[in-house]
Amino acid sequence: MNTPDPVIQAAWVTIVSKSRTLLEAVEAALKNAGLPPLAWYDALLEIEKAGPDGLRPFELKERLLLPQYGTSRLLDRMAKAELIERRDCDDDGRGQIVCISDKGQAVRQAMWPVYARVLSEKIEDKLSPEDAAQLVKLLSKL
Amino acid sequence: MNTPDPVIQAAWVTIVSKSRTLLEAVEAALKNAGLPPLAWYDALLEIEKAGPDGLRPFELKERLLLPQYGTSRLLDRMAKAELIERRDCDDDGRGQIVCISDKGQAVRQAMWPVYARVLSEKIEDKLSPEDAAQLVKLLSKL
DNA sequence: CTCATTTAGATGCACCTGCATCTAAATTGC
DNA sequence: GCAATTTAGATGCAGGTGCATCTAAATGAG
Repeated sequence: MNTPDPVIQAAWVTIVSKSRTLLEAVEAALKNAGLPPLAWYDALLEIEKAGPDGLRPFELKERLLLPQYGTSRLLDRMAKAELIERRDCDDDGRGQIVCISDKGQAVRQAMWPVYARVLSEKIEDKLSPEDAAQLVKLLSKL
Repeated sequence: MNTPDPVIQAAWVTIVSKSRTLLEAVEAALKNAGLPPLAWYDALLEIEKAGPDGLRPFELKERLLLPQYGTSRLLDRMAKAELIERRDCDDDGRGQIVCISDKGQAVRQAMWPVYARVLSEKIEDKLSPEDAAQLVKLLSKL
């Protein structure tokens, strides 16, 4: 098998290991603050952005690139924590509509400073805006 | 909370999403070929590099940055699959020595072409060596 | 030597994920 | 309109992960 060039392997290793440590830092900070995991933030943000009419689970699944069963269970957990509301969909008897609750908004807002602080410390303090732009440009080629 | 600059947020999102899709591609290719997950490759490689004298689980844990319990269970699974051998450590009655088996070497070697092909298609084909070097340089600042 | 502390590794429990499959409603083809 | 197919969403099961804790051996202080 033709082995990828060492610099390509280095790129791979670096991408994977940095993203892992960054993710762990965010998850740890959230847990430490008694807040839900990062996946909930992304979901709450999408649901909040959908506005008062909410959105369908399959739309959430597409936007977050989650598997269908993962979405179903994530919504279960968030509903149990009363961060979202699920109601039957009028247009489609199979479906439902998901909306964020007041508590859900509050929790998302509480998560942001914790989340942002990690991004600030681990990324903003280490990269100039030019570096960051360059990084996005390079990663976007993948 | 002072929100990180948008380009910093873009960098974060890009790092996380690209590493996720790359990892999923590697895992899917391995699974598709009937091979073990990526974590096993890393572990087998470290154990193989340790040579005939093997290494201690705590050393593996440090090299792979895994939690202690994760290492213990990963070794359980690999031992059950007969890819490694665990023997008691003479020097330390609490410890053990882990070595790769012939089958373990064969499996690791079978994994590499599958793994390498994904790296080749998803990274090498998309980035010049200069791009890759630049990417490593930027990510290394984090 | 003896007791307290540290270190290596295993494990019970709760929770999360992937896979396959199921139910029910919507859509399509005839 | 009706049977076949597709789509939305839920779920049983097997396995993986984090957390806390446990056992046993090594180390260290007196």
